[in-house]
Amino acid sequence: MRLQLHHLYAAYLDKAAAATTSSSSPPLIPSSAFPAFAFKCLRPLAPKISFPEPRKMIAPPADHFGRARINTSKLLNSTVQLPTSTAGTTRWNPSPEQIKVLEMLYRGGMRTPNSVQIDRITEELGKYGRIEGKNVFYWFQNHKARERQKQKLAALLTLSTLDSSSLPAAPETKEVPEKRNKKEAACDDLTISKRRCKAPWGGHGDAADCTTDDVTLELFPLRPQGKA
Amino acid sequence: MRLQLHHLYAAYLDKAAAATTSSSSPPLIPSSAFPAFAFKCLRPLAPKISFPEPRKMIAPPADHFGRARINTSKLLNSTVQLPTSTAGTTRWNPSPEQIKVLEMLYRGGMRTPNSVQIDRITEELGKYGRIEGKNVFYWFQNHKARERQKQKLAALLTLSTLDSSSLPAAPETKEVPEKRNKKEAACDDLTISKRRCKAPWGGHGDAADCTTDDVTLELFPLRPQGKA
DNA sequence: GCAAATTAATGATTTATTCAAG
DNA sequence: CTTGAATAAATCATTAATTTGC
Repeated sequence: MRLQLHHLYAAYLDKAAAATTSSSSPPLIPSSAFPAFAFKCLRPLAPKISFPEPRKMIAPPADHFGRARINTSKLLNSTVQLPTSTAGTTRWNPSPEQIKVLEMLYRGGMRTPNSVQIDRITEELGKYGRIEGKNVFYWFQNHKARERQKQKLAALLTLSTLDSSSLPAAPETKEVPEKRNKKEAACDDLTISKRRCKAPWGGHGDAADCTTDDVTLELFPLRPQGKA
Repeated sequence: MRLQLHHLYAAYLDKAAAATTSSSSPPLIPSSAFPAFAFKCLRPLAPKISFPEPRKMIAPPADHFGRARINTSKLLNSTVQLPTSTAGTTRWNPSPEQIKVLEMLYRGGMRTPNSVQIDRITEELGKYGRIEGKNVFYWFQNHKARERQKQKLAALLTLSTLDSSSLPAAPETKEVPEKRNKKEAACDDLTISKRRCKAPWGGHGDAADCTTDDVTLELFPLRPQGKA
């Protein structure tokens, strides 16, 4: 259990999962559990400095690779097509019920749900509309960041209002409360976070490497634990 | 196709995949493609500020959650055990061959491989030792960031050496070259990156939303394309 | 010569910033 | 303008090198 679950890399597989849901042909490379598909198509990340046409975005990378070779020969074929089941609107549009539940969870203390939690939330919210785990994940990321942003701004405004009279920006009192906040941030989730995992990833399951008794973290702590 | 694949959320699923590889019981919630397992047990995030004993690292977070409740009742059971197949050491320890291949790919221009690419790389590198897609993903992230870091540092040193004589730090000439670099960063991959995806995630697959012809990106461009 | 402690390198997460869709 | 989505930066944590004491 416990699988550290880095939030990063996960997006790949969510994509993958959605794709493989329809395609019934296993990619025959289950070693690293990679469905094989997805895409590149990343954001061009406009420089924001002074580009007249932010829509261009491609700028041929100019293939400047042409030396050194390995014994990889057949790795260039797996055009995963992503048949015809995962598509629809462009991006997730949360329904009011979904937002309500998400905000409730957030106010309940949830900050960065793990896989299990996201899974459950997704399942729950799926009743109110199409949703993917990724959406839940991103929602918490964004909500957390923006709430913090709002609070910071409010604090600054309050301070500047109380302290002096109306100076727009006080360069002093940096505060940087988020730095210290990080430590707690990892634990302010609803999970118990016993101590820490010794072998969060691999683990042949020989013995409980941590103190981990998988805790059965209460995803929706809004109910005491009774049936409802 | 091409599934945007945000690198973030992906980590969850990689973990999941590794776990489900051994456990043969489907989690019965394939809606959002979430294997259901993983863990919390995150890093304690040591404050780094001024703790005399960096080895302690725990510091009980004091459970301060306890109110708010929703109508979720049965979501609290899925103790995924992670049987006994994916374990080993705590973190990935790349073999020299693996590093060699990864560096070759990096020098070949690969920066942020997508799922397909990571899948292939993982498959390839799996010949030299245990590896997961996540590891490949993180390797590129870290390598990219640290190479950039190194270059920045070198540039600063060079400038300070050339410009003045030995002043330790010049507060001027911020440079911030990485800002502009970001635009290219998204495209300097080996993938073609047509334009950008319209419906990267959901997509019922009704029609080709993008210009996507899945390109068959050459993962290991070291060989022209022949069999070898 | 070996083992424990310390340092350096780097794998893994979280947070901050940014782009773009509605 | 709001906010979902994605990446880059910063940070934490673990492992290998290296050093130090015996």
